[in-house]
Amino acid sequence: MRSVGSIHSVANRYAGQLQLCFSRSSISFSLASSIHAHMIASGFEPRDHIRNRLIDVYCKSSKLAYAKHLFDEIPEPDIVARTTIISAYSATGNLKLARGIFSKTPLSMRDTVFYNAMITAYSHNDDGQAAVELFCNMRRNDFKPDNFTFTSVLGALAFVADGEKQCQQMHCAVLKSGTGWVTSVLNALISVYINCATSPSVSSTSSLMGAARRLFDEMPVRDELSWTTVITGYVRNDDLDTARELLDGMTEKLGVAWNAMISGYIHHGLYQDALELFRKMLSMGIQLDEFTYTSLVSGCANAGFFQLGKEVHAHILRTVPKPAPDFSLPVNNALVTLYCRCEKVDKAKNIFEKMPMRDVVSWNAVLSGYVNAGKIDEARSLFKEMPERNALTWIVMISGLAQNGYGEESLKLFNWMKFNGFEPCDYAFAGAITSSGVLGSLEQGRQLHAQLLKYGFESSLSAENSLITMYSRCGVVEAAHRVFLTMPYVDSVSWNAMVAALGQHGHGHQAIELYEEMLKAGIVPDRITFLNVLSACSHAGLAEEGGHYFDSMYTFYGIAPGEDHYARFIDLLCRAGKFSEAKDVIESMPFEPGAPIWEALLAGCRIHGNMDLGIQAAERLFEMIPQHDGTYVLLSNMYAVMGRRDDVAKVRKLMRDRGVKKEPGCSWIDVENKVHVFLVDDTGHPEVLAVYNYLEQLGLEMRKLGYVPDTKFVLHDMEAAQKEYALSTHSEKLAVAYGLMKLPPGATVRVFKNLRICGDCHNAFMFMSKLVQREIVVRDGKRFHHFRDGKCSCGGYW
DNA sequence: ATAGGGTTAG
Repeated sequence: MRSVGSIHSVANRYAGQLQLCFSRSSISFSLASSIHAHMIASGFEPRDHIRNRLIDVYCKSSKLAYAKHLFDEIPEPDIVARTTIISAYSATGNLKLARGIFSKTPLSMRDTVFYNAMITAYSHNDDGQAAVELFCNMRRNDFKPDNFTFTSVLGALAFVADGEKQCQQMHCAVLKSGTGWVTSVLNALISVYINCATSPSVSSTSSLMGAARRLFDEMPVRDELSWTTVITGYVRNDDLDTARELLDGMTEKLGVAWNAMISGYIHHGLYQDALELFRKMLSMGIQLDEFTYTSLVSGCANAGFFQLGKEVHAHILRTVPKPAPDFSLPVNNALVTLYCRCEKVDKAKNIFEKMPMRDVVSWNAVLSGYVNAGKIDEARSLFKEMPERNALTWIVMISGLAQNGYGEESLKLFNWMKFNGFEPCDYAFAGAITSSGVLGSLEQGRQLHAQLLKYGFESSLSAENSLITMYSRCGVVEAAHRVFLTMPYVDSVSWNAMVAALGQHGHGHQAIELYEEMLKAGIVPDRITFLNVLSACSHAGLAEEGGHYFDSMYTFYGIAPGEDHYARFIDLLCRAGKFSEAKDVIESMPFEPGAPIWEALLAGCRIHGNMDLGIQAAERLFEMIPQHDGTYVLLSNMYAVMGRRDDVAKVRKLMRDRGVKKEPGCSWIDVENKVHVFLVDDTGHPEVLAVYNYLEQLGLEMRKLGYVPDTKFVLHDMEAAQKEYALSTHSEKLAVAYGLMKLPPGATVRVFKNLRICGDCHNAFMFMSKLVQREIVVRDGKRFHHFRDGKCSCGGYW
């Protein structure tokens, strides 16, 4: 039998040991549980104080089940135990359990701290109204609110609908309670005023900010938090100048406030200011931490300062010798993004694999890196591997597949996402809508549009912008225009999409007009704008205007034309038949011409029958992209037309050597007003297949050149086709035969995508020759077929 | 026993 004194000393020893669990920066669960085990083994029955301590350790090391078990065993828990368990339940999101304990606690037992814990529980679980009600209830029951009460309940006001009124009422309550001079209460009050001011539904932003500022200026004592609150408040309110003034007047070396300022600059695209501040931080000896690095690296990634980003990386590696795993997580995530952006996905993957800890953000960063690099196979397998997915994962994958041309797979994934219980957000819709456009499926697009409205996303920029492009791709430029005109907000992406839509449908002049209107609206054109403007000029045959806009790119807007801009400019010149100018431009380019340049040149040559230059371009293409099957076929066909049999043989041999498969399909060349069509495959049902492929090929060619196939006309047989032909306008007749002749300005582009041929391919080509009113020469195997004016004559052998 | 600030993926 132990004496009372010895039990006390044992209890004190346990209390001391439990204190050790808190002594390090982290809570030691293992130490606590071994102390607990020792108590049980030695038959020690812990009294309230020791047990509460143990519950606290278990809560803080997020072992909720242990804490709950221990608590439930107490016959009559004291108020301290109840308070502890309530905050544990609150921290783990178990609001119901917390409320259960609270309501079972008699009024006579409660104290202010107990109420505070429950108010915090409501506040942390986004139930601001309940927090405020409990606060009122507490005062009705004559409990005196203290500074903790006010900081908690003020924090909860962020979730209250009518925050503005409530925060003025709470301000009065603070003044009455006599806590109006306490720094922490004032901080919370300032924070609430700023929160209210920043909320979009509030009209009196400046007066609320004024109230916050007055409180700050009149504070008896300002701590770190006061500075941070007020500086971040101005940053969040987009008043960077005032924030900076305060920062410059701050005597404390407070990294948090500097970090907030840097991230503010970065979010507003003021990268130079962010850098200047970073340098000042270094020179003033302010401690840089993971937040600084994360903001900086991500800023460099967004601004395209890749070299600088890498220098920051080197700086981190030098100065942070052994970062804790969770310290480096956000920094590493930002680094992964940086390397993805500068097209070093492999390097990014490398960092990702070496990371001591990863989260969804890390996985999503690599995933989007792969998607943006067009590495869809890698993206697919990464997506399968992912241990956790969130809404963004689906968005990245859905829109990534859409942008890389995998329309069907993207739509499947969109449905699969919904099936997995993820509510589609506007970005997911944007991806799915893009897919419908890629597939040219107007029906699908319309359905998604209707669903989008049902979900209430009609003012979402990303979704509405995707609708413009979708309708345009499906050939209904009018619908695209309607979307553009009815959008509540537009941005440069909307303008760009609409300019592109008009341009792609041959409304070149209107596209240019819209571009001019965009400039008047104060939107600064970007590199995408110029791609669209150049295409529009090209399709409308506006060679001179195109030249003017091309020049203005650098001289007025300081945007150096990239290879894609040059390619479109070359395309523009070649379509206008200005081959010598095109050659001059190619020679004056600041870089070596790549495949896109030769492709543009070749396309122009095919239209104008400029065989010499065309073959030169095809030869260069052939050297550059030998993996591209179409180039072999095209080049050998061009040699064939020119009668260069030796060269044909050479290319054929190369094809055999490299094992190039002859895919079903065909190519065409326009020489001296005769269109030469080459059918590559004659297996299966040769004729029907060949013609069907021909139409498919036409669709592909069209896309390549920036035109958009339309599925508006679905013809099921020749009779219907003939009827449709008879009813078509002149420009439509010409457009049907796109690719077989130069597209006249203003023509609408249409392809009979689902044309089914009843009969043989001869009928189809006869039909086409009538449409284009030119001779079509078809080489099928070794035989030539000449189609002219709806009649056919079979030619000699190859 | 209870409260309050800055960072990352599209």
